[in-house]
This record gives sequence, structure tokens and C-alpha cells, in this order.
Amino acid sequence: MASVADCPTSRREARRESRRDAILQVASDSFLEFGYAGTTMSAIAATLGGSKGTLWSYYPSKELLFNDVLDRLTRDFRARLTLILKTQGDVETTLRRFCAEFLRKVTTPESIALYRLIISETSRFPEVGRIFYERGPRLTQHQLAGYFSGAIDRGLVRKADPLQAARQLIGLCLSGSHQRLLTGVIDELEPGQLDEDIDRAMDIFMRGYAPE
Amino acid sequence: MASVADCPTSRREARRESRRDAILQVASDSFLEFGYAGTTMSAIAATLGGSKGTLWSYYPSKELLFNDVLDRLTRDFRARLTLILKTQGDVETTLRRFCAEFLRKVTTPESIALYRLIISETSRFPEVGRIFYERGPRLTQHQLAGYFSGAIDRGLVRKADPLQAARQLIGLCLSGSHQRLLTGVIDELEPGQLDEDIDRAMDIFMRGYAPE
DNA sequence: ATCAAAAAACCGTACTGTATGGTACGGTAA
DNA sequence: TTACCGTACCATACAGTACGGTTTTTTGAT
Repeated sequence: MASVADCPTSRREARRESRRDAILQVASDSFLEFGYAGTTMSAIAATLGGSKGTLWSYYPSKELLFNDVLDRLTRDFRARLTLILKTQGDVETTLRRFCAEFLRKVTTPESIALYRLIISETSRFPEVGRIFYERGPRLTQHQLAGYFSGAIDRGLVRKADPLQAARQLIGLCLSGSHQRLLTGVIDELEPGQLDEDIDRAMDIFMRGYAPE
Repeated sequence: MASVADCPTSRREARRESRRDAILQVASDSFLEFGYAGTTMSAIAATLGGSKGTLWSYYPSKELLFNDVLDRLTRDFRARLTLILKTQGDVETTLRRFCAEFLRKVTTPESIALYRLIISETSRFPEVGRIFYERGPRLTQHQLAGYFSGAIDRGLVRKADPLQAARQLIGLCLSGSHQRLLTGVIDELEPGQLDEDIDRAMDIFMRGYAPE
């Protein structure tokens, strides 16, 4: 039933789906680059090709388009962050690998732009930040906490609240380059910079959670 | 010489100074609440009283007003963050006190709004983020690093890069409530929440930097 | 010290030109 | 028939300008 409902049943519907997808893509790029206020429907239509009227036939308002864009962007973000925690190796190796993958993903220009957009629009669209948090930070915290909980059970790290420990490791990872990217202090990463960030985070984290 | 230049020499100048101050105050409130795009000069003039033309006589453009507002806001922020590191007590007590004061100051609604504004406007006004970083995060990092360096010299904590250690402690402090305020997940702090954040940060930090 | 005149600052209101979300419509394409 | 196109249009918003009249401050004369 569900698969039938999801299946486009005509050329027409397939076309509309494809067009909607293109709209969302162009709109995403614009919102990410210029923010909500700085994005105009005319510019979207111009980039997209076709007429403005068509764009309006897909989205009755700018706000609805923005909602759809954010929904999509945060879902994509979530998909990207759904790390497959590879648990081969000892705790330090596993956590280091996790941190590397996590940091690499949240420091891409797209991720920085998304985070900026979220923070910017939080007051105008109050649900935005919450949805993002559920699909971003909370997700990674819980993934990591799951692994960490197992490590506690096996006596590989000291007993602690796994979720708090996860938050701390993530917080440590974010306290270097990520913050400077977000505030525009640096525009891009130097080679090896993420590795330094991770080394530092891991150093204190492993000391702080060494088995007792 | 400098004090002479700063001293209003006439009723006229004093009046202009006072008027400029009022403009900056009203504009600050508006930019913080509505962002750059959401702030209109008409609204500023209406709140301020008097005529729009007068406002234009003080600032020839919205952008110049914004620059002045940001300059002022970041200076005020710096003044607030110029913590007097009270070094009585042991290292843990001192650091805890520092963290408490720091977190209290960066989680006020004004500070959150400022950070949001900075992040929002970084692409449109690229210097904004850098200036903020110099007057905010870097300042506190260096204050803390100075203290930490002394503690290293006295063998009270293990040898490490004091600036990196400072960044980490601050990063740990910011990984809880601050992030959730910034993203709008929570609108205000529960009683005791900051203390929890600090306890957690201090716990891992003191373990991680225990003397070897 | 006082006062009148001049200069500067300010007010309220109207206006300008541009921009933007959104609408309308005749003609064409699928 | 439906979807789309290109173009024109609408109403509103907003940074910024203009202008005649009023208020405040300064200046210069007495």
C-alpha cells in the first residue's frame, strides 16, 4: 500500500515530482547562501528557468517553501550524520574514528551554512531549531552514548552517564575549528587541522574517562 | 589631550552626543531582536521619537548605523567578559568560579541574541565575526590560559598547552545549555542548570589535567 | 547681563525609486 | 484538459530624500 502510494502513477506526476525536486534544490542553495530574507522568489524562478507563475503553482507562499527546504535539509543532514559506528579496535581507536567522521561532516561549507541558517531563523521560525537539534546534535549524541554505554559495561572506561560523556566529547571536538568557521574567523580548514582538533579532544577525553 | 577631545564643549554637542547614544540604544535593541534585514529605520525612528530626517542626519546609511551598533555591542560584551579572575582557593575552586561567571554571562538573553546576530550577519558583513571573536572568545581563552599557565608552573596541573586547555574547558562549558539556548531548543534556563553544566565540565577537566 | 538675529538642529509630512511577495492572463506545449 | 510560459501588474514595504515650518543654541551688539 505504502509503496503504491509512493509510486508516481503517470508521466505528469513524475514531471511534477522532478520539478518540485529542482525547486527545492535551487531554493536550498539560495536559502543557505542568502538566508530567508535575502532569498527572493524571483531569483529562484530565474535560476530555475520557466516562469514565476509555475513556481507559485508549486508553493503558495515563500514560507511554505522554506519549511519544505528546511525539512529536506535537516533530513539530509540526519542521513549524513547517521554514522555507521565501526567498532573494530579499542575504545580510543573507535572514538577517534567517530570524531573524525563527525567533524569532517559538520565542517563542510554546507553544514556550516545550514547551522548558520538555523541559528539565524530560530526567532522567526521557532520550531526550526528544535527540529534541527533532534535530527542533528541529539542523534549523534545518542549514537555515541550507545557505544559508550557498552564500553562502560565492559569496564573499558569508568562509569559515567553515557549521554553526558557523548555530549562532552562532541563539545570538545567542536571547540576548535568548527567555532572559528561558524563565526567567520576562518573561511576554510587548513590541512591537518581537524586531526589536531581530534587529538586534543581525545587526549583529555581518554584521560577523563580512564577506567578507575 | 584625549580628555579634552572627549569633553563636550557646548550644549549643542552634548545634545548630539546624547541623541546619538539614544539612537544606538534603540537600534541595538532592534538589531538584536529582528536582525539586520528585519530592522527598519522607520521603526527605529518611531521608537526613538522625533523625525526620520533627524535619524538620517546622524547616520547617512543603515549600514553605518549597524557598524556602530556592532562596535558598541562587542565592546560591551568584552567589558562584561573582562573577568576579574579571583585566584583565592585551589585550582578547582578557581576554575569553577571562572566557569560559573563565564557561563552566567554568555547565557543571558542579550548574549545569546548577540551571538545569533553575529552568526547571521557573518556572510553579509565578513569582519563582524572576526571582531566578535577577538573581543569575546579569544579574550576569555587568554585570560584562562594565563591562569592555567601559572598553575602548570606550580605543578598543580599536568603540563599542557595552556591556551588549548582553556579552549577545552570553555568548549565543555558551552556544550550543554548554551547550545540548546542558541538553537532555540530551550527558551530559558532551569534553576541549577548552569551548575550541572559546570559540574560536568569540571569533572572531566580536572581528571584530564590532574598532575602526573 | 540681556536681547535680538542668525545659524543649526529638529519636526512632521510627503515623496522617490526600487524591490518583492504574490496575482492575472492570453497563448503555447504536453 | 492541464500545465506551463512570458509578461504585465498590484499592493506593500523600505532605504533614503526633500521641504516648509518650528525650536534650540549660538553669536554679536548693547
